[in-house]
Amino acid sequence: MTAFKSEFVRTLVERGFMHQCTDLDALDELAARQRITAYIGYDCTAPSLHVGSLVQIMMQRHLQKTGHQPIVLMGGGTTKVGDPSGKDASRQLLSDADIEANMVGIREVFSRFVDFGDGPGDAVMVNNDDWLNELAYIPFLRDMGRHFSINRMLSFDSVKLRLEREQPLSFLEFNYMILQAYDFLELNRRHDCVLQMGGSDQWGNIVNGVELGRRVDGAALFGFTTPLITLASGAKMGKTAQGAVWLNPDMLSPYDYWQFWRNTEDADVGRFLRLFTELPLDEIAKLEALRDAEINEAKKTLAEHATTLCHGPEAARAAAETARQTFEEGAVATDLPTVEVAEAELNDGIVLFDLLRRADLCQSNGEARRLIKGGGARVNDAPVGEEMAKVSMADVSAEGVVKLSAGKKRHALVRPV
RNA sequence: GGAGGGGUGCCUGAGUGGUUAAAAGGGACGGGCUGUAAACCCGUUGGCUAUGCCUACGUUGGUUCGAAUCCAACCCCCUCCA
Repeated sequence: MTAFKSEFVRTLVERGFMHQCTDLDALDELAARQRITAYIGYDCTAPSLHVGSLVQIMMQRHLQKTGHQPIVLMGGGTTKVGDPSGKDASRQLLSDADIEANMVGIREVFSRFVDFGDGPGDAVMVNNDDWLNELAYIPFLRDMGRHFSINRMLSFDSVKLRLEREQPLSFLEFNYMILQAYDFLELNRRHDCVLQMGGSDQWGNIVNGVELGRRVDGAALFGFTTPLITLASGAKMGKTAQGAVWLNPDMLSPYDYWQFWRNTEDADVGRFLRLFTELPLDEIAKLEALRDAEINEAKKTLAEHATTLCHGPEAARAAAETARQTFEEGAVATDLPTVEVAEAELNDGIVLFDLLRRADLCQSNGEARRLIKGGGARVNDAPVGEEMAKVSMADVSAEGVVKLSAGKKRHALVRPV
């Protein structure tokens, strides 16, 4: 491996963030010499980001920690139009207020990973709506459009694959790469930004931006992409039973976030430790070398560090403790998600499937009944196979709760009030 | 504007008058084996306090004892032509 001059590039390469780079040596050279500003664009269609963006977020964290300045670009302008690449054409357009609210949520997530501020090296968040919304079509075509050759645009994967599969590609969508390229130019002019990073699927867009900057302003810009993070089993990362793994505690509890990392596949542990924690590499190498049951220790470490980064050390410790009590002692951890139920109701007895639904372990009574029939429902860790079984005050433990389980991993408590 | 094709459950996708809550696969969930892993095997997968009832095959009407299936209008998507 080449000896890198800049801490920034070395960190990214060593930790597995690098997939492609337009000119790695020159970027390394530049980053070693001066503070650089780099941006990554994010969607703001949801009020939070999920683990799918975490690689990107970690990269910006490393950027800042190694002395450079991150720009978080929100795709407010593009979101407004509605990204046509999603298959459901009926996707509703977001209002300015929605977008604004989403940006607030995302900024909150981000502020755990990078420091925002006004000083040099402080992260800034910008919205491409600021410049895209005001574009005048004719001048834009004349100044920017001339630099894009259709022949070349057609050769980009994002376009080529669509055409080959005879799937529709709207003109709007075709223009996305131009708008994204323009973002880079604009950020270079406004913030002296010289590097755009992103997922490997963004390579085409990024390269376009780099070229546009060179052609229009003669700017030396760089592009850098991360590999697509999939699980060793080939599945896409970041989906669980409940849906996306959100980074915002309102949308996914720190306990569930911890559990997500705890359940990492063996084959992914080392890679994830490098990407999603800041443990020293030699320590990771040791953890990664663990085999069989021992690798569970590495998973706990991964969960602890990943959760600490996102939710803070307190929440990480609490999640670890809850998990330890629940899984290792089989005890009732009082920190599990809890539903309150009127004591009078419990006196009469509540049918189990109803309670499972109320505790959010199942989405409908039918699903709960199936769970019971299938043998996956437990009350205080005792399997219940009787579909019409009831839960009453007699089931309340010494701690004053009833523990419900759906399968081995999902638990909730019922507390009479 | 013209011609043709199509809209089915979480997704892909079969189904062209009745036993179709809708094949098959994927995903997801549960069980088994394990280590809260992977792989593998088995089961479940519209709702409802449920031998029944309700809702569902783009929308609204119609034909029929009976419609995802036939007819009409409308909406949307795709392909080719202009």
